Amino acid sequence: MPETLNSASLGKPRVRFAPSPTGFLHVGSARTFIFNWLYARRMGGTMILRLDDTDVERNTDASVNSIFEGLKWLELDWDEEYKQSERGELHRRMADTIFQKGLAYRDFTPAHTGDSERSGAQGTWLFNPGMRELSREESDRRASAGEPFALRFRVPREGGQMIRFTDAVYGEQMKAGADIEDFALLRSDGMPTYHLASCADDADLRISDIIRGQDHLSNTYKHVLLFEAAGFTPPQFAHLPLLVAPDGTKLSKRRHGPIVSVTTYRDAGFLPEAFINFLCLLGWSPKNDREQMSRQELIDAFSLEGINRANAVVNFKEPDVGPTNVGRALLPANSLPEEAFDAKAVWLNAEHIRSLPIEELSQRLLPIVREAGFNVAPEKMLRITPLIRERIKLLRDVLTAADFFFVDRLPPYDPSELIPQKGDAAMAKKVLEKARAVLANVEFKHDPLDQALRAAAQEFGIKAGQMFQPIRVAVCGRKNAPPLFETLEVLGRETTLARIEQAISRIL
RNA sequence: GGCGCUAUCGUCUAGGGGUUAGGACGGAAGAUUCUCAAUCUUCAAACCCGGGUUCGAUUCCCGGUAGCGCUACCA
Repeated sequence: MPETLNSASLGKPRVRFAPSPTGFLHVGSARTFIFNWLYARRMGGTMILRLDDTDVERNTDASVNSIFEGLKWLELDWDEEYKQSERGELHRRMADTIFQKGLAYRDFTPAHTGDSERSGAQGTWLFNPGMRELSREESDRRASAGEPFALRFRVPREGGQMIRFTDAVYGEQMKAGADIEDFALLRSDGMPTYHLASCADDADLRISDIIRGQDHLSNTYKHVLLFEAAGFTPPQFAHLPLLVAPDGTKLSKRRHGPIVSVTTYRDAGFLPEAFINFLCLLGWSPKNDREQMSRQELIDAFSLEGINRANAVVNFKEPDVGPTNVGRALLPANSLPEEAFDAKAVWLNAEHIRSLPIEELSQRLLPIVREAGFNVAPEKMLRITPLIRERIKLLRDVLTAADFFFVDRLPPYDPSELIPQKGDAAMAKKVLEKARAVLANVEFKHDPLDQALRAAAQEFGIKAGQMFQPIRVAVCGRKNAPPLFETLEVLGRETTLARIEQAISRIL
């Protein structure tokens, strides 16, 4: 009696994310994990992490670390974990089962090094007739003589047989067996291939739903064949549209650089929940115009029906060697400018930042500030946070938005900035001297500061803005900054007066 | 080359035999404001092409085109 994978009796789905550790965790993989995870959490199922490390040549520990690092940042968890390389016995057993049923055969053709020599005259290689028809006796004889061979699946290609399956996203799929090549199960060194290992593990782990990239859609026919040959009912499949670069090509580190690596987003100051939110909106829609969603809201809204079929562009800017922007010096050397990221990701991040409670945002900001070398007390950070919350899009923007709160002495700025609109140096000086006098006595709280400074403006017969700008530049070192009174309040009298003093001396 | 998948504003998408084809990001303009941001208002911006089917197709069917995927003893 065939074992059932998607046994309805259990009800709870079992899904897996099965990356091959041959590179860093990239955004497409992360999204695949997220969709699996969302589905598992939504349905009360089980999330499995399986490292598909059968390609010993290309696997690296660095890659495994990158995957864990990325998932850790995203605060994504899983219930079971496996390493494919430790399950070789299971894979070989499945290969043997299939071979014993006569559904696979040994191919003694030496592994090819060139690319086209085995391609048939028609262009597509499907199988080696000589090997496929080799008698079992002959095959056994050569095998026991120690001749190396690859084990190939004997794809049913006669009689116009069709292979079919239903994809939860792409619907009914079918393909003629005659169009599928006799793919390898075992390499000549005895190692299982991806197809074999993957199916053997999916069967053994009782995976109920395989949610993966659409690049596997046409591999699925092979997998269906494999499951059935081994006596299993194939699981449910759901293929995800691919994430592609603005030029339409698939994301790759070679071509597109760090922008495709998950850790780049972490280092740029994305909130994990915002990044997840962004990824979810690529190729999936809750269909109710919702955009900003929390982790829980995503879980509640997720369904396979909402998955789109067309590839989605991650609309990042190709790295260019344009002029560096202001404040860049404070950022880590290898970090990307904000404009490099998909604008929607940045916007979503800003939205998530704005909806974070001040206390929490402050806590997330503090390590970044500290790492940049500023020793700021948590209490001070808590007072600064509300002043910049609406002004930062990425967490690291705290370094450029609130820099003047952190430093003891302001870095040099252009003194002409001190001159107010429709004013001159004399006005700037007058304003600053007045401010020095007023601020020496007024209570450093919003309202008293507001009243005192406005009164001073009135006394001079100038606009409030003309009064405030010189002061703002004097204390912040630039024109664009948080509201003045709140800023002064946090900065305190001592720092404020020192900076105004400095400004006065510079304006001459 | 073969096989397959896909096609709505620049981008992410909703929709669907009859709609002013909706939302969001980004862009533009304006309002507000002590600057910047945030916020609010407004504007520009799309159904790949050609045939069918139909009273009527952006929607359904076929073809084309384009993009992508698979076509390895990679995954």
